Amino acid sequence: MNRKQDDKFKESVAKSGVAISLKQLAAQLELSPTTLSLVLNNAPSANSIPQETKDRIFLAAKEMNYRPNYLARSLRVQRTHTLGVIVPELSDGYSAMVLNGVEAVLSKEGFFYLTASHLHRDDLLERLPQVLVERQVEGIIAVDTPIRFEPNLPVVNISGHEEIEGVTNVILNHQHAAELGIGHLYELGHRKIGLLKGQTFSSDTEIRCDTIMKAARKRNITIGRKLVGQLEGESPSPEVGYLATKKLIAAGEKFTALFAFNDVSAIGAIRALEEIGLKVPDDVSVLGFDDIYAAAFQNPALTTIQQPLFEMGSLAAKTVLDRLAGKKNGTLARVLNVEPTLIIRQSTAKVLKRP
Amino acid sequence: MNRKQDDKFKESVAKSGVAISLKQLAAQLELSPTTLSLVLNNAPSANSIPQETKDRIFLAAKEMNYRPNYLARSLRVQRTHTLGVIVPELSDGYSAMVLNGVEAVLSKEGFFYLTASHLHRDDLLERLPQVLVERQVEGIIAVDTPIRFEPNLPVVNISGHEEIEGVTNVILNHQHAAELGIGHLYELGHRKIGLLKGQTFSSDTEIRCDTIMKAARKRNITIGRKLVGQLEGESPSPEVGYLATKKLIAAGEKFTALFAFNDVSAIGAIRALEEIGLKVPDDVSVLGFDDIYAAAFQNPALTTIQQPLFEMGSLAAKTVLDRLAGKKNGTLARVLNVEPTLIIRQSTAKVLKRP
DNA sequence: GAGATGCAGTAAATCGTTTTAGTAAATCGT
DNA sequence: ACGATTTACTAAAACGATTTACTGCATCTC
Repeated sequence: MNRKQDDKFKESVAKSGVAISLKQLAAQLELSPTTLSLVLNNAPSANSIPQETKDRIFLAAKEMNYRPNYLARSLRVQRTHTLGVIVPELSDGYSAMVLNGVEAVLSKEGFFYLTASHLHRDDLLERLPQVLVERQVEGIIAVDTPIRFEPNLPVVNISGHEEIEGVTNVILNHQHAAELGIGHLYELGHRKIGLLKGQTFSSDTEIRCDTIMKAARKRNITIGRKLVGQLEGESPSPEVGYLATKKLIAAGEKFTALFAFNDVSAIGAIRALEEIGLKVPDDVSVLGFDDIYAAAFQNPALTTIQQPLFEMGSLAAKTVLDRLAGKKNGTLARVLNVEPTLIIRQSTAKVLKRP
Repeated sequence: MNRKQDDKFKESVAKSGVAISLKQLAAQLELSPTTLSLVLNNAPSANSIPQETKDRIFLAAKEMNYRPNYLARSLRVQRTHTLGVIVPELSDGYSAMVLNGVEAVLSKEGFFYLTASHLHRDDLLERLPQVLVERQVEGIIAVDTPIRFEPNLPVVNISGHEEIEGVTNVILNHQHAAELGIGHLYELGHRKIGLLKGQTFSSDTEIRCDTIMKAARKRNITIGRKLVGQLEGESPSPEVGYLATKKLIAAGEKFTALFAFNDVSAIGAIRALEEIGLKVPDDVSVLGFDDIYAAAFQNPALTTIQQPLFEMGSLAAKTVLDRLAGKKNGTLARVLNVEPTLIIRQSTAKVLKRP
């Protein structure tokens, strides 16, 4: 009878879907919460407890579908196994690839992450880190985001270029990237090269432009002011590349190749060029940057400088986790470099000798 | 002297970056934590406290950079202001757009969300909801994900088709979508229409195929077995569309138009078609589905059936929040419909009369 | 048979808040 | 001048876990 009632109670609790607490489970078993906690987390001090009791506990926990309350646990042990991830915006392809890498590492380690988009807004750049800290994240991964806060916890900035105490920057070897890109165009015979410069809010804008200029100059190519287009506006669509290229064309200086800030803008650029009757790559070669998924399946398929975005995400996540684990391996790395790869497809070709 | 020491202490605490607790702050002010809590949350019962004291508290809180510990608060008030979002995978463009909509709504309401990818793995489909619940999420938004758990909390499934007690499905008006697509192709004169069917794990696969078939039959068009290609594999790249189209072509039955499962596969399809010398849209029209960012900037720009992905995300988020707020407005909606839009671009054209 | 050791647990503090139910002193009403 | 009300606060419980420091009791050792 007692047994029957017991079972009935268990069943009703399990079915009800209401979460059961350790205390309630302990009451059911007529044991103390302490004992259950010790056993369920198999703490060393639980080895004086006979297997029979342990089994009873495990069984009951399973039957009643006991799940420890993460809030309570986290509060007590002062660990949340949660990171914060700050991105400019989600839908641009770039962030999503990076997040994918972040998640691959975190999920393996039982970590979760809270995502927040700053949309390039100053107020959010200040506030988001604060609320994430308030929510007890153990570290922050920023993607292409200026750091406007005191980093009192491990922070890794992907494509960050500010040197800040306590912040590790994951950055592409830009010099190499520029060499690959300009080198490729040079070998194809291009001497008049246009450039689409990134939006001012993008952290890679300056260095990418500078390294490209330098790589060009090394080959006696100068990219004059009239050959530099400027991406403008917040939209993550190729339209900004389209508009910038229109302006560039309007500036009047001819070019046989265009080095775009990224793939998205390269796609827009191709559209703008073809609209005025210029064929890519026959009349103008277009070189992208990033190698987002869509790049390979553009028409023409984009030649591009690949950034290992997934890797950058996973590297960032690993770095934060390592710092949390106290693995210092020497001193804290300020910069982690990743290498670009030139992916040659159909949007670049040898320059035509005009008769 | 006392004053000076005080300031020094405050300063050192603020600088140290170590979070300060309510208790410590209270000790500083020689008040009880209760008072501070009441004032800081301006509870009604705090109106007996003189403004002067309140100011002292606010000032100190600001000076010492006090931030309430969200864990502790959540534990106490039994609200986490956090949702769980389960997606198949992050990098496919589709999820990212939906997430964007989700975030737009949530951030406005002070909610955050934990993202988890199930990668179409059965074990994760079962486990992820559990760990999210363990982490005390207040609701779950699933994107194109089969529900394998008891929904003991508000669940909204985007593009879900299973009728499950307690789950609201946000679904596209597929019949309308099929009508728009087939209608468009029909008007252009197409009578031999091929179809790329989605992967079996995609929840829209069946219904999209069925409604398209039906819409076709209504116009006396039958899409025979040899005109149906099947997307295979997990990759979110256009390659699956490319491969499926290759097979479809190999099957030997001619078609003048191809209705792809989504934009990504349409992009792959175009590549496959052009590879064997068929021009899009001159020889074959290709119709996409979703209208991801890249669609407009393909070459040729994709004609596609637009799903309002951002809206679907924000609608899902709103729905969960409404359910949490107890707004029932009648009974719980099982299904929320959103409407597709036909976006005509350059990948479809009138069928050519062959001489 | 006294002390040590092992066994099978438990009580109580703790994490950092919120919230209920007060209390002591001052002021007010009559 | 006495109780009622207001003012300005506070003590303690609660949320649900973990963890430290015990407590009996039985057995073993010498």
